[in-house]
Order: sequence, then structure tokens, then C-alpha cells
Amino acid sequence: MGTARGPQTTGSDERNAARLSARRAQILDAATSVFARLGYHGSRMDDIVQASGLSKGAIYWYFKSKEEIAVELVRQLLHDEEQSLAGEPAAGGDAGARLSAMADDFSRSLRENPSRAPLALELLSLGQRIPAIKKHFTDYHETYVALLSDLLRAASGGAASTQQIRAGALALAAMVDGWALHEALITTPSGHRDGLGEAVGILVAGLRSQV
Amino acid sequence: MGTARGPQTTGSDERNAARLSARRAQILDAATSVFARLGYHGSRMDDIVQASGLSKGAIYWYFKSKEEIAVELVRQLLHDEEQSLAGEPAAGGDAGARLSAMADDFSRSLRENPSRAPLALELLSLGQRIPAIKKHFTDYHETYVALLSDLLRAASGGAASTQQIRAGALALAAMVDGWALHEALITTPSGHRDGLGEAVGILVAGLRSQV
Amino acid sequence: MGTARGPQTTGSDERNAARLSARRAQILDAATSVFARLGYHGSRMDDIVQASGLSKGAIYWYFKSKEEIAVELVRQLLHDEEQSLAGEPAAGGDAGARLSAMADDFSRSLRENPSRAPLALELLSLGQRIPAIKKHFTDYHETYVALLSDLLRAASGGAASTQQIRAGALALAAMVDGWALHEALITTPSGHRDGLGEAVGILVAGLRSQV
Amino acid sequence: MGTARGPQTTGSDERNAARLSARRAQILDAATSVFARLGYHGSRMDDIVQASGLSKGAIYWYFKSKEEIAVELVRQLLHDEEQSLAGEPAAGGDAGARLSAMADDFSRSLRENPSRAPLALELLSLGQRIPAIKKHFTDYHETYVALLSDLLRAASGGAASTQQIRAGALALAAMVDGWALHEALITTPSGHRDGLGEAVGILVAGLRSQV
DNA sequence: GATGAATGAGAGTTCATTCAT
DNA sequence: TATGAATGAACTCTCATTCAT
Repeated sequence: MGTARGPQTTGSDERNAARLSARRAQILDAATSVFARLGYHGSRMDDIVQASGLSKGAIYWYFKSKEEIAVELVRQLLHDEEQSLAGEPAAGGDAGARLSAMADDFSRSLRENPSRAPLALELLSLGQRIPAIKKHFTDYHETYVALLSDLLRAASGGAASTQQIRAGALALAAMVDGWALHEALITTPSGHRDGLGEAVGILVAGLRSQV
Repeated sequence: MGTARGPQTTGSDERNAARLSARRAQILDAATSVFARLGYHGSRMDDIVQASGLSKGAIYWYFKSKEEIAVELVRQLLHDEEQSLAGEPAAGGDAGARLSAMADDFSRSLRENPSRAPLALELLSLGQRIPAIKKHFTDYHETYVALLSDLLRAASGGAASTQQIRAGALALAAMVDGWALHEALITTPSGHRDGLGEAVGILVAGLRSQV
Repeated sequence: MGTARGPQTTGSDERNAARLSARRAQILDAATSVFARLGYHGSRMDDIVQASGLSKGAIYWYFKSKEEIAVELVRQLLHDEEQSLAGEPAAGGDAGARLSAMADDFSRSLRENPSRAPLALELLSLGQRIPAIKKHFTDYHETYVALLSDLLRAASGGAASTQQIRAGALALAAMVDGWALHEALITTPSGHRDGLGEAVGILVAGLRSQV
Repeated sequence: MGTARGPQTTGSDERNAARLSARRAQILDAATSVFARLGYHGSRMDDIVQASGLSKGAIYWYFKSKEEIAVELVRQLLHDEEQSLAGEPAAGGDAGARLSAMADDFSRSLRENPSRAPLALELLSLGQRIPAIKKHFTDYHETYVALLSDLLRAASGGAASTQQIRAGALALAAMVDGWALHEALITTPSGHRDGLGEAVGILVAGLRSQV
């Protein structure tokens, strides 16, 4: 009688599961481009409907609200980010060089995907009102800072104190997010590309020089 | 003369000018606290009405739209910020120490005024859809980076190249804004207060150590 | 497909088309009575909502604005009017008698539908600010004058010049609309019903008597 | 103590009376042009304020509401009209010719003062919701029809019945107002100027030809 | 008398969400 | 499952009117 209120896992063979995640991905893709273009508050559900090629009802079948779409979007973006972070330390080699490389990678990805920074800023500011989003960012931040700490410790060659390592890691994390923020918001004719890796190098050198 | 829309500048003696700016300040103060608490999109004009103690009509007498309030708010905040920046270089002394001091000041002000970072993040993200706001941030950024460059040049004792100086200044600016962003968004039980000044010191040391 | 705004024409079988025009008719009927009663500017969307038995959202699903409702109302009223005009000349017989009959019909319809003249006046005056409405009236007027010219030519038995025919047709059209206007606006205790047909007869006689 | 609620006649010497009517005229002039341009509902009190060169308070000192301005405007326009009508019959001569002349005068005045017809239509439609305006139009109409009846009686040379005279007069009045209405609303490339006088001539001829 | 800042009820419109089919 | 028509609370902004000065 009653119609269930979301995607059914009951009696779900693999077909169902596949469709389910395909649909959700379809919706999240649409939301990604729409949010990046119009911002969360500037986007109407109808925009997502149109961009996804699905119907309004379908959207609400797979997500219970606009907010839930944003939350899931953040979860997925940060999950992917953590995945690629997880691959990082596996690669051996000079820690300082790896930090610089990570910075350059990040810098390049901002340039290659121009909607990334704007979207991130949009979602970041959403975090202030949506606890689930805030939690995801906080969790990711923790992981990220831990990784940076490890790399900084290795890169500083034992010259820096634990407190300095922590300060450096927090500063690096802030620098990276701040860089993205400026990328999204500041229009510079000259452009400030490619300086991030260099800055990381300088900071590492500073840590190393501590007596 | 005719009363068209908004406060009259015609025949304005000092009384009028005083009332005008008092009213605008009253409204901007209200908007500041409301935006900080609820966010721009979460704030209704009625919230500002209530917080200001004025009537709806009065708000629209002094500002033509909600957006204009936000723009003026940003303009004023950044104007004040530039003013206090302008006082900085006047003080002589060690440039490196001054940079650290600025960082600590900033860090402390975030702590003492807990709504500052959230409000900033909110307004920052507005900049993506409101060109006038974006322009204000861009202009401020330019000034800020120029100041940081001067200080870094002095602090590095000639050891760093122009390019390194620039990268460092951009990195510092990013670090500061990113720090505020994390302050607004990341809930850490331990807290990461007071690390900013230290991080700046490390970065300066790094610049100095460049051969 | 996407649900953007307004009823879908995509995949519309007859059911859909039927519902669509039923709903629009429902809204236009409501608007007709509300506009007649309160005038366009005196009517609130909520009045139409209430009169239609639909919700506010439904109204805006079928019409994008209050103005569009008025435009469509005019379009439909004049379309119907043209339809009944089109039937006129088909009937043979004495042209003069037919003109008088048309006048009497018009006169009677004003009496039988007391809200017709007030509504017409309301919409007429809207035409001054809404170009689409003005266009509809202009087009209708052209058709109407052409028909009157044909009838007058036939009725005058060749006695009148082309210029006189045209002047007479314009005068007749003006007389008819002016009659409605007075019906809507002038409160005469005696009433001036039934004089229109007679007046038309006099004018025709005048045309015939031209040497 | 208490401030009176309108222009004072107390202690009024002629100076006061003169100022009073000058001010009211100033306001009515402004309202005339503003209403003609924007329509009654499209005009804001601020528009009248601006056009009059007075202050908002002054407007409300001389008129108690926007509606009262419209009412007084109609009263004055129709009063002037009646005045010039009153001069008409004084001039002797052929009644038919005089009717045609009146029509031509009217036609010319519409052409020379292009805002007249639009303004009239606007005020006419206001009459439907503002009883005082309706009353003014009704009274004027009565006077006008009486005059037309007199002229038609004289012009018809006794050939027409009282009923025919009355129908003719009502028809003429309708024709004239309808003509103005079309002037305001219908955009014809060819233009239909100068046909009104001719049409009146035809109608008179028709009355004369009645046996 | 005159000014224009201030009021606040209410207008048209939007849009996240629901639900009959 | 899927659709898109329907809902209605809530929004920003307007503007006739008032009143302290």
C-alpha cells in the first residue's frame, strides 16, 4: 500500500544497487555543476532537475532534500580527496620534495578545474549552517593535518619541535585552503599561479633551519 | 525639492549628515550581528529590522536592497582593516618580529571576536555572486600583499629573490585567510590557537635561509 | 525531462492538453469575475487564488504573472468576439437591418451581462500600459472596422463615398465602444437602453441620403 | 497646539486664498502630467512630488490623499469642459454646422494635446471604483447630452421624433467618447483623423431624412 | 505652513517539498 | 519507481500616509 520513502534495498539484487548509485551519481554530478555555477542558494531544485536529466520526483526519491544533496556532495568530494591523500605517503622519497609536489598538484588541479575553488568556497560557507558538512570538513582537516605533520617531521630532519611541526602543519593546511579561496575570489591580471609549491619549500626550509 | 528615494544630500547641514551616518551605522551594526548569526541567506530583512530597532521602511530609506547592505558592510570592514594596516609600517623595528606580531594580533582578534571569522567567510562567499564585494576583496588583497612583500623583503635580509618574496607574500596572505576560514569552520577540541605567529616566524626563517 | 517552469508540452497526450486548458480556463474564469468586481489593480493574486479554488503556486504554474493573465484574458475575449463576428456576414439579407440587429445584440448582451462593460473598460485602460493588450485591441478593431465598412457599403446602396464609408465605420466602432463605456460609467435613472440600434439606423439613413 | 489638518481659511486675506489655489493648481498640473504619463496606479506620490517641485508634506497639506487629487482633477477638467460647452449654443447659426464644428474642434484638440485621450481613459476607468469621479462624469454627461439634444433637434428640422433625438444625442456622446478611447488605444498607421466631423454630418443627415 | 524621515501593511512572486497518478 | 502538477509559507521590496521638527 504505502509507498516507501526512498530507494529500496529490499529484494535488491546487484542491478538495483547499480541503478541506485548511478542515479545518485547522476544527481550529484548535476548538483556539482549547478552549485558551482549558481551557488547553493542561487540554485533551484529545478536547475538540478534540468541538469540531471531526471524528473523532480526522481531527485526526491534519491535524496530527501536539497541540503542532503549538498551534504553528500561534500562527503564524496572529501572522501575522494582522502583517497588520493592515502596514496601519497606510500610513495617514498624526500618528504620535502613530496610536499612541494603535493602543493603543485593542488595548484594545477585548481587551474585545470576552474570551478573547483568556487564550488569549494560555496560548500565551505555552507558548513557554517549545516553541521553534517562542518563535520566532514573537520574530519578531513584532521586527517590532512596529520599527514602534513608526518611529512613535515620527516622533511625537517628532526630540527623542529613537536609544537613547531604542528604549527607548520596547521599553517600549511590554512595556506592551501586560503590559496583556493583567493583563487576563487581574487581576480589578478598577473595571476599568482605556481607560487604555492615554492612557498611550501620556503616553509620547509624554515623548519629545517630551526636550531 | 522632490523626495524621490533615499536620504537627501540637498541642503544637508551637519545635523543631517550626522543623522544619516548614524542611521546607516545603526543598520550596518544590526546587519553585522544578524549576518554573523544567521548568514546572509538565512537572514531576513525582518531580522535586520528587528535588530536595528528601525522600521522596514527606514532600512530601505538608507539602503536600496539587502545586497547593498552587504556590499557596504564589506566596504566598511575592509576600509577599517586597511586603516589599521596603514598604521603598521610606521612602527619601526625588526620586520620579522613585526610580521609575527601582526599574525598574533590577527589570531587574538579572531579569538576575542568570535563572530568575526564566520562573518568573514559568509561575506567572502558572497563575493562570488556580487561583483562589488569581489572588487573590494581584490583591492584589499592587493594592498595587503604589497605590505607583506615589503615586510618580507626587509625580514629576509636580502637573501630571497623577488619571486620568492612574492610567493611568500601570497602564501602569507593565503595562510591568514585560510586560518580564519578554519577558525570559522573547524571544531578542534585541542584548539590550534597561537600557532599562526609561530608559523609566520618559520616562514620568515625559511626565506632568510635561502642561498 | 526537466521540470522548469510551467506546464509541459512534451509528451502531452490529449489528457494533458485537456487538463491544461481546463486549468487555464478555470483561472481565467476566476480572473474575469475578480477583475470585473475589483478592477485589475484592486485585485490581489490571492483573490484570484480564492476565486479559482486553486493554490497560489498553481496559478503561477499556468501563468507567469498577473499581467499575463490579463493579456490572455483580453486575447480570449477578443478571439471569441471575432468568432461571432465571422458568423455575421454569412447571414444574407438587408445590410442595414443586420447592422441594427448587431447593435441590438450588443446592447442586449451588455444588459444581460452587467459585468461585461466594466470589465471591458478595465481591460481597455490596461491597454495603455501593456503593449500586448493594446495590440490585441488594435487588431480586433481593424477587423471590426473592416466588417462595418462592408456592411455600410452594402447598406448605403452606393450613395456614399469610400471616405464617407470609412468615416461611418470608424464612427460606428467608436459609438459602440463609447456606448459600453457609458454603460459602465454613467448611472442614469431613466436608462438609455435600446437606443443604439436606432442610432445605427439613423446613421445608415444618413449615408443613404448622401447625394 | 494642535496643527490643523489642511489649508487654513482662518484669518485668510486674499493673499492666502491666492496661495492656496496656486498651490493646488501646481499640484494638479503635476498630477495631470504624471497620471497621463504613468497612469494613476503607475504614479507614486513621489512622482507628483517631484513633478510639482513641492515637498511630500505640502502635497498632503493641500490634498488629503492621492485619490482626492484624482477626484479634483476630474472635477476641474469637466468643469472647464462645461464652461466651453456653455459658450457653444450662444453662437447662432446652423445647428448642423455647429455640431460638425464641435466635433472637429474635439478631434483637433485630441490631436494637439496627445496626452488628453490617455489621461481621460485613465480617469474614466478610475470612475468605476471612485464614486465621486463617477458622479462627475455622470453629471457632465447629462449636461452634454442635453446640449446635443438641443442642437440635434434644431438640426433635424423637426423631422425627428423626441425618441430619435434622444437616441441620436446618446449616440453622439458615445461616439465622441469612443473616438477618444480609440485615439488613446488604437495605433493605426493610416490614422483616422478628421472623420469625426464627417460622421456627425452623416448622422444629422440621417435624422433630417426621417419621415 | 513646510519638510522629508519614518512607518508598516501588504503586494507579487519564488521555490523546496509533496503526492496523486 | 517515476512523473510533474500542485502546494503554501516565506521572501524582498513598495509606497500611501503620518508626524516630529
